[in-house]
Amino acid sequence: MADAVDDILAQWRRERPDVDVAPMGVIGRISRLQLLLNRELREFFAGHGLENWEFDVLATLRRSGAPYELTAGALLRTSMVTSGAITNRIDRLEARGLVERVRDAGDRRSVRIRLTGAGLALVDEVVGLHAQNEARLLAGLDPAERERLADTLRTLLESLGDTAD
Amino acid sequence: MADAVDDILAQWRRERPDVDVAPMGVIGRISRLQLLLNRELREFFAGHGLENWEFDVLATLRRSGAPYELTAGALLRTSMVTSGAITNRIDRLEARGLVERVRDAGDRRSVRIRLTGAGLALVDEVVGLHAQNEARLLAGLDPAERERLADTLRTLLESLGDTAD
DNA sequence: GTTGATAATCTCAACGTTGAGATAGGAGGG
DNA sequence: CCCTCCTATCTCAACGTTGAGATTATCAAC
Repeated sequence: MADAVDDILAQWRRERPDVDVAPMGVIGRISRLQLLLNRELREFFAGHGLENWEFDVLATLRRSGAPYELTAGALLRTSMVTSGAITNRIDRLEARGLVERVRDAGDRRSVRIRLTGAGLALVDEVVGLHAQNEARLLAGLDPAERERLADTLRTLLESLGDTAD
Repeated sequence: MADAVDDILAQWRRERPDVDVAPMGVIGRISRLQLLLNRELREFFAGHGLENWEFDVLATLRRSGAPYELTAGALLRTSMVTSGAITNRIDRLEARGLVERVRDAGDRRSVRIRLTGAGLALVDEVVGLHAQNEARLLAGLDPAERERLADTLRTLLESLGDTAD
C-alpha cells in the first residue's frame, strides 16, 4: 500500500534519479501528519468550544500545577509564537473569563497569567477526552509500534537540540 | 535523556495521574518536529532566495514531468492551502518570472501553470541540495531507523486516510 | 438553443501573526 | 542617587491566509 508521500517520491525518482529522495520519506510524512492531525484536533476542540491555541495555553497553565499561573514570558517561550500573538491570545482568554492577569508585586514589569475557576474546570474536563481522542488517532498502530515511534521521534528531537532542561 | 515533550508528559502525570497521556508522546513530538524542521528548511531555502512555499510550488510542477505544468486546481489540491492563497502565490511566482499562466484552449475556465526556463533551472539546481540538507537533519538516526520510521509514519498516514488512490 | 447545475479561478474583507519599536520597571556601577 | 543596560510586556503597521461569494465557462437534459 502507498500513501501520498510514496507518490511524490516515485515522481522524483522518475524525474531526478540522480537525487536520493529518501529523506523526504521521513520529513514529508512528518509534515503531512502534522497537518492532518492538527485538523482532527481542531474538530475535537471545536466540539468543546475551544480553539487549539486556547487549549494549549490553558493546558500549559494547568500542568504547571497550583496555583496554575505562569508569566506571560514563560507562556511565550513554551508556545512557539511571538510576543504580539501571546498578548492577543491572553487578551481573548481573559475576555472569556478563562484566565486573569495578575500584576506581580515583586517585579512590576511582570504579569502572571492565572487560570480562573472556570478555566481550570474547563481544561480539567477536556484533557481526559483529548487524550482519548489522540489515542483514537493513533489506533492504526499497535501499542508496541506507538512506543517505538515515540522513542525514535525523541531521538530525532534530541539530535536537533530540543532537550528538556 | 529527555526532550521537551518528556517534560510535558511528566507534568501531566504529576497533575493528572488518572489520564493516560502516552498518545501525546507521539502526537506532541510530531507537532514539535514539524515546527523545528520547518524552521531549518526556511533557513535553507532563504539561502537560495526562496520561501518554503515557493519551492513547494516549483517542485510540484517539476516532478510532474515535462512540460512542467499543472492546473491551478491541481496545485491547490496538493498544496493544502485555500484558493485565495494559491492565486496569491501564483501571482508572485509569475511576477518573479518563475512560472507563467497559460489559458487552456480546450477548457477556458482552466489555467495551466507552467514552469519557465528560469523556474526549471532554479528548482533543478536546488532540489539536490535540499535533499542533502534533509539528510543532514536526519543524521541523528541511522539508516535502518530512518527506514523503519518512514514505514511507521506511512502506516499511520494510511490509517488516517492519506492514501495515494 | 435554453435552462440549470457544476466546475475552475479570482476577488476581497475579516482576521491573526509577525517583528520592530515603545513603554516602563529593575539591577548594578560609579 | 543617577546613569546605563537589561528585562518584561504591550502596541501597531505590514503582511498572508481564510473562506464566502463573484465571475466565467462547460456540460447534460430537455
